[in-house]
Amino acid sequence: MQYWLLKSEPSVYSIAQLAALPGQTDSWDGVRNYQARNLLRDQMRCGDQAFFYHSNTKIPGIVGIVQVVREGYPDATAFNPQSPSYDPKSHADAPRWYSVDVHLLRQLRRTITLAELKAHADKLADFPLLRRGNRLSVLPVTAEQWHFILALE
DNA sequence: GCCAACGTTGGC
DNA sequence: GCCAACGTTGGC
Repeated sequence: MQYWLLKSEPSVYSIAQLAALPGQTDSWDGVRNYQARNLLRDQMRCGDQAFFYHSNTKIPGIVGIVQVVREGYPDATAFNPQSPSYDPKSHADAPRWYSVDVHLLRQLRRTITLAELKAHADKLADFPLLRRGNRLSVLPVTAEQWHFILALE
């Protein structure tokens, strides 16, 4: 099993929205970066777990844990002209963008903030989220990083 | 709102 | 294929 971190701006899609769904399961869609797309399409497996990270908000940080319940499939929002993520260059017979489905395992008892993660830069030296200029919205997390971060909770 | 960092686009 | 211009991300 592998571990990941999934970023979302809470003003666009928050963990509360996922938690409010009947099955607490939803598609993770709208990713429009090729490197992140490749991870969604090729690397993420059913059973993998991921941190749900709130970005571009007052207190950015990790707010919950989700599990992959459906592996990469074409992102339907790319085909939908009504969607803000619509991409006319993505076609059903040659999809450009991919989604996975995630199920909420639990919300954290408190947010593990970005500031707090940075304070542990010694332990998290290779954590991609802390790398300069990082903008990827899907990031791999090592088992060691995963357990260290969860222990902060 | 600012701005650094980075990805994408498109002319050549 | 190069690279300048532009758009986006995302912390602060």
